[in-house]
Amino acid sequence: MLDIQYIRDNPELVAEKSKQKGYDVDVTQLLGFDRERRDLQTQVDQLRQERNEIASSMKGGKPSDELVAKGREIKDKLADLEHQLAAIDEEFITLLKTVPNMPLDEVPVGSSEQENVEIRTWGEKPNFDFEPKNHAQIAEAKGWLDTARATKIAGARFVYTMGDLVRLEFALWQFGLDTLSDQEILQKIIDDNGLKISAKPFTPILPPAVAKQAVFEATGRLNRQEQTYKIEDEDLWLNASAEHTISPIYIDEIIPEEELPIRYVGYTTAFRREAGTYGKDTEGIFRLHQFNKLEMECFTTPESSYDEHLFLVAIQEYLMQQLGLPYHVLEKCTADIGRPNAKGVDVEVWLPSQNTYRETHTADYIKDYQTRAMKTRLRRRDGTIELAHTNDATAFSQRPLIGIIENFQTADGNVSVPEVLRPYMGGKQEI
RNA sequence: GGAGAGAUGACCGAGUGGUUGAAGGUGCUGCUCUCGAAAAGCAGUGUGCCGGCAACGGUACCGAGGGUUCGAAUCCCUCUCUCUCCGCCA
Repeated sequence: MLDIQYIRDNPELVAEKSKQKGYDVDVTQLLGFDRERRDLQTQVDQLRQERNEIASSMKGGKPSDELVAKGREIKDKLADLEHQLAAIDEEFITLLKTVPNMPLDEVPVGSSEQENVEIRTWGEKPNFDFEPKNHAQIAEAKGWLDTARATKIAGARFVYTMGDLVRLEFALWQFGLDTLSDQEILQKIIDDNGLKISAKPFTPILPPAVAKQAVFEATGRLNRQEQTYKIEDEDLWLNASAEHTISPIYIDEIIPEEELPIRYVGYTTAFRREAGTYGKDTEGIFRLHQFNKLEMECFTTPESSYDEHLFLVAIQEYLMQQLGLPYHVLEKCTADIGRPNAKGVDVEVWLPSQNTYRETHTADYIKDYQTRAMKTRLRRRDGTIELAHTNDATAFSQRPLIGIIENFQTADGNVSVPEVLRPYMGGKQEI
């Protein structure tokens, strides 16, 4: 959620910036609810004060008929006002939640992902002296993927992954975990990018793959029917990213400042309905209802969250560089960063078969938009309390495997294994 | 899944329906004492919301949500979670 005080102070700006992100927010109505809510709150508090004064004047004695009658009158009035307050409050919160996070001024204004801005490219696109295949062709030929049988079992957009591709996937997770646990590597990335943050390593974490609805809503990430699977007869939704079950870990908690930053690298299987993508990316493992992902999630002080975001992007690039995959980095425009984001960056890998870059990583700069709803706060050394900031970013999804297969394919239909992954592949150079 | 017990502040732990936001202890902070530390003594130490420049005032919160009552941490109902025993299971 956005800070209501900020909205009160900057109503036009909020409307304007919301529009840039593609949200039409009725700020006037929101502020109307806000005023009404506060008026009612004041009245309710005053009545409660009267009630408490009468009650405490009893001190064990029996109240007079007169006082009982007065108390009863207050009770009735109070019940009425409390109901009004609850109703207004609900409308207020519902509307407040629709207000997106404010994009930073540096975020390019745009109306679709077409207007994302390329800020860096890295690596050499491969030149093949043969006709390159796409990853699905190679993987099916190798027996690494069985889409037909998976469809029989679970339907479209599910797949059996088998053989060396499974080993390659586990190698990717292991490489990611090792890198993010290595303080020296993290320190070097921080220094190379001129960041002023701690090099505290990431703690590996395996979160639940489901969350209660209220928790999911607090993360600002529940897209309901469109994108998320609900478990029938349970108050549970399947996570569509480890971020959904890691970011709310400190819900209702106050974290001592000295414990920050808290960095997690979490692995889960993620589930997405992928509504509205029928006919897109139907081959191979590019877009599945079920996929695996290694995700970074950080809790920081407000003053260090921006550098933390840049740090996460730098880590993503480091990981891609270690694999040797050509990529570019996009600064996402206002229309593409998503409701909770103040800024967002995508890393996209070069795919020879599509002759274009495709998304492998995303990094979200959230500020306090999630923690306000989750009530995740930090306690300063002097005792003052304020909202913590969250940042999340992909470490690895399965998509870099596509990049590896396509960019490192050989004329005879094999794939050469990136050097950094070989130790996890029993030393195999080619699969 | 069946039976029983329970859920109070950072932690432990009291709490007869009416000055209980909550005793007592621990921890933490400050001060006194000390060359210093320990010990001891004194004082302070929850969070949200509303109002206020602030000091501060009001209000809510004793797992969550409803209810009874003039008045609920205390009584009733529902739910969630934890523990013990049985069953089942990787």
